[in-house]
Amino acid sequence: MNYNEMGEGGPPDRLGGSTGFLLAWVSAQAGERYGAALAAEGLNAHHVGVLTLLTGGPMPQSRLSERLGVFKPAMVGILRDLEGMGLVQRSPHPTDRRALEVHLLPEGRRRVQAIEAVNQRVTDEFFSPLTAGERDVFHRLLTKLAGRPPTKE
Amino acid sequence: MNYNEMGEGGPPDRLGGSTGFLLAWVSAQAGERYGAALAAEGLNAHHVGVLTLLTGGPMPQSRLSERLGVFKPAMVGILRDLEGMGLVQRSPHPTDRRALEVHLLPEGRRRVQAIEAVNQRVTDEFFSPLTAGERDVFHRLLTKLAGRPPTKE
DNA sequence: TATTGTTATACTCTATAACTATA
DNA sequence: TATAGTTATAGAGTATAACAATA
Repeated sequence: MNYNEMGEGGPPDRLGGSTGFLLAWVSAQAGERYGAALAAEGLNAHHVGVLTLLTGGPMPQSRLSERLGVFKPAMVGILRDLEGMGLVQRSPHPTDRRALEVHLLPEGRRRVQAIEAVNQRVTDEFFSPLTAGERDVFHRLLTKLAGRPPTKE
Repeated sequence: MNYNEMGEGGPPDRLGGSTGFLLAWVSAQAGERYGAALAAEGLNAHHVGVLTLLTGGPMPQSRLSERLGVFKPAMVGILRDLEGMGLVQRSPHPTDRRALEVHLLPEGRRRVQAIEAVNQRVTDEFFSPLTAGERDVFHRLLTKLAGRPPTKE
C-alpha cells in the first residue's frame, strides 16, 4: 500500500480511524521526508545505518549484515557505495583471514555529523505539529512500544 | 532496511535514540504483526483497503486506484483476487460503459467485520505496553501528525 | 483527444544458490 | 564441516508503455 499517495490532506476517512493504520501512515510520511533529505546527500537508509553503527568502532562485514538485518549480498553493494564515496574502508581482519573489517574514515565521521544535522532538521519540521512536551511524550510512548528501557534523545 | 530483523529486543542502541528511527521501527513491528494476522485470513493490506473503502458504497475501479494510491495494473490483480474469493463483484457502470463499478458482496461485508475483529485483537495486543490513557494520547498525537482534525476510534 | 480497464514490459528490492578462500 | 565475502540468479512488488473500447 502506498500510503504517500493516498490523498493530499491525510489518510482516507474510513481507514484513518484505526491507530494501527494511522501509525503506518504517519511513519510512511516521515520515511518519505527522511528518504528525500538523505537522497539529497546521495545516501539511503542502509548507508546511514552502516555509518551510524561504525561510529562505535570497526566491525566485520558479517556483523553489519546481522545488525542491520540486511542480507550479505546486499551489504556488498552498500559497502562498495560507501567505499566509493571515501566514507569507509575495508581492511583485512587481524586474526580471521576470511573476514574484512570495516572502518569509518574521517570523511565518514564528518558525514555522520552532517546526517545528524539533517536528521535534526527533518525531525524538527516533521514533529512541528506537536509541542515540545508532546514530542517528549510521543518519544516515550514509542520507546515503551519498542520494548526498551526509556532513554531520551 | 529490514527493521524486523534488527535484533530480538529492540532497535540497535546507536540508532534507537532518534524519534524518527523509533517511529519507523515501531511501525514496521506493527505492520509485521498486522500483515501476519491478515495473511492468516488470505488477505493483504491492498485487499483490506479495497474492502474497507467499499463499505461506503460501490465505486468505479479507477477511483479505488486513486484512493489507495495503487497503480491501475495492480488493481486488476487485487480485484481478481477479491472477486475470486466472492467478496466483491464488478458490474458495468450505469452511465459510463468504459468503467466497471465494484460492489461489496454480502460475504465481503461479513469479511470486513472479521477483519475489524482481527484488527481489534492485534491492536490490543500490540499496544498492551501502554495504558488505556496512553493509547488515547498516542492516537491523538498521531492524528495531529497526520494533519487531520482529531477524531477518536 | 482523453479516459477505463487490460496486457505486456521494465525496473527495483529482496531473497536464495553457488562458488572461493579460509577456518 | 562451517563461515566470510562474492557473484549469479530468482522472485516480489511496483512503475511505465501500449492497446482496445468508449467518452
